[in-house]
Amino acid sequence: MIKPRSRRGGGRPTIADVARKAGVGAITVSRALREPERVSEELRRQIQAAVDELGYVPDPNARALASARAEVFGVLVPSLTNNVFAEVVRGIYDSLSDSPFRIQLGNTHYSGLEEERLLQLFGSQRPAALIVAGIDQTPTSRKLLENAGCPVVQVMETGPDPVDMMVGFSHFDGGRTATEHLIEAGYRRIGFIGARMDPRSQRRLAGYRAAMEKAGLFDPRLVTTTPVLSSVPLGRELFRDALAKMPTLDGVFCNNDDIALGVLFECHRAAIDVPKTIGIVGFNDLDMMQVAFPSITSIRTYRYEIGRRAVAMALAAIAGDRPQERVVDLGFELKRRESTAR
Amino acid sequence: MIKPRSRRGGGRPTIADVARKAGVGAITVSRALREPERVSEELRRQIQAAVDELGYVPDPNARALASARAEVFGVLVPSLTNNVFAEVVRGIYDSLSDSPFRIQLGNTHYSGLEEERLLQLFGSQRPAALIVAGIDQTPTSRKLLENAGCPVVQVMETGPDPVDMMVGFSHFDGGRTATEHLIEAGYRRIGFIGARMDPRSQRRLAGYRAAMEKAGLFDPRLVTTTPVLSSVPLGRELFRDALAKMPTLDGVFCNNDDIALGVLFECHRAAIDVPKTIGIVGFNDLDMMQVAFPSITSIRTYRYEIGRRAVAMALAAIAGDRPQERVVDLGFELKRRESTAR
DNA sequence: CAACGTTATGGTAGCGCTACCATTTTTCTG
DNA sequence: CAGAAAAATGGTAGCGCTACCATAACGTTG
Repeated sequence: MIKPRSRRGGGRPTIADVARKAGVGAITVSRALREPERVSEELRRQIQAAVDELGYVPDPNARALASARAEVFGVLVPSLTNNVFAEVVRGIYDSLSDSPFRIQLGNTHYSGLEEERLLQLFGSQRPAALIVAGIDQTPTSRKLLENAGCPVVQVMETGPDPVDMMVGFSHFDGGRTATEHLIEAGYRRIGFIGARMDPRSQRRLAGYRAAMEKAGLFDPRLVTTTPVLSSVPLGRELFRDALAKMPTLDGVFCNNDDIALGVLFECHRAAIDVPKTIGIVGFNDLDMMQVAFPSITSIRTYRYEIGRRAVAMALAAIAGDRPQERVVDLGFELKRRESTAR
Repeated sequence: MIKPRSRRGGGRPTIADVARKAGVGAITVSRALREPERVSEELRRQIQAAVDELGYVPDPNARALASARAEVFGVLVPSLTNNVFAEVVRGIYDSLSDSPFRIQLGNTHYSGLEEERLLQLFGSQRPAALIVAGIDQTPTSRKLLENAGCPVVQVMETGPDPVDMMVGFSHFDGGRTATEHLIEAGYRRIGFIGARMDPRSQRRLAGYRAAMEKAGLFDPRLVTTTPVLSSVPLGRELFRDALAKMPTLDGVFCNNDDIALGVLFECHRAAIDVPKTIGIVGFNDLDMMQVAFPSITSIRTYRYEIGRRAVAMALAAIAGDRPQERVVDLGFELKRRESTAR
């Protein structure tokens, strides 16, 4: 005695229901949905009609189980609220919104351990691709990525040794360019102010240092950093610390735009003239930089584009034609503004 | 002739492998993992040992298929980059990071149609709960939510008619409070400046209008809005428009803090004294408001807490004890600062 | 100590879909 | 137009897990 309808399923239509209604086999329905070109025009129409009428939506779980491959992109970022990563994530979402792929987003909180845990978890879902922020994975994470059995894109940075593919730019060069600009503009006692010194920030600092040393201007007391999460108020505080430590400061390269904005506000408050007394350069070029008063020089980065490109590369790899160049450098651009126009 | 190992699976260990190694039945392993208290201490230990040794990770797809219920929270927000929603999402992620639940995040781009499409998609995964931003779903979306067969939490706002549960605050009251504060501070020609006039913004505007009308100060020419996405540069432009339209303006209630910041910068640029000539109030109280110069009065909202609370309520409902109060109002707080200290 | 819960474990039968292969139909050769 | 290749369709057998029920091993009770 067989019950006609499953006791467990919520009564939603299955592929078998569609097949019955369309008068074809279940496999043909499956094919019509996934590779329509392999099914005759006529059947395709019949099947589509049955799908529409029943309101059939394939169960992604069953699909993943049967095909040993989920239509999921795993995405790992260190922060959800940092505008920079939010932009990357937005690029990824926009690029994938018309595809069958879902997105599994993980927040590592800048922690290598968290990253390992999430990678382990994501791996269990056999994702179609993995996109991870940064290039400094722990050895464990790196192994996990190498054995993921799917395309992997490391984003935000470029480096010499991709797990698979990379899209980003050189933070070292960014930091150096920003600092050189300050030097060229005539600033000499140029400080570095940075919060949340993740590997990318470290490389910007290294770029700053390289430029300063080359010009014979480097002094370790010019560097002010903290592991605390970056924010505008923190930028203000760090600037005050920097100024207390080094009252002759005449410029700052800020690790990011939040910090730069905090510095600008403190200058207003303390009646420090920008750019005459202090020059300010930010990093990322959030849109508020160009309307700030004075407008703030910053290193423009292409976060949204990084997300889009990462998806494009992963999609190409899934489709079988891995891009020629596995490391894509999207570069950056120095936006000169009033804050350094001495 | 049976092949000992599946030809399809990637050779990852399955529950059967664990069961064999631990010398128990597969079901017992399944139980030991999901409801450990129903398995004897001894077996539990053996099973855990086998799990660790094999590096077994349960396949969430198989699990979802077999139990007709995925351990997934569906989360729908209108924007990924708007700091406000990013904070809510962060609260959700943080609350769920130690649970077995995954998160399926969808970006509706402020579009009802997109929301319907995503709800349809998410529904096909039989999520454990749904969290959606806003209370103005289309009839179709509302029906989808009602038939989702899982707890539903509408967040960001409160209203009279929850699909299931709600966590948020009253945007109308927020708008009214902000405006009343300006009036009390002595401002009279108070403008409203808003971008991306989604339903929440509309209600803030309604609150503004109510306060203005009550004081006999309302004038439609004081209202400047645009459907364009909000940003700091846009705030600047809208303020210029508003001022051109109404040169006697002496205060502005900004729909959000980005706009307020744009207004502040324009005031600096045009040498308009804040708060003497113009008073400014923002909405949301991003952390930069308190360090801006002058610091900006804003309506503090509890975005992160909304995310946490929504998850807590959903989790309670899943566990069987639906909270008594299905609509939770987390309120807001007016933060008085220099920008309105006339 | 028989009769009855109660608790711990296991077996069977799917969940809804697709990989793999078999079969049928159509289209192309020479 | 026979014969072969190609295209279109279908059947079977799982994917890895858990719901459901059955069974076994324990107490409890009168």
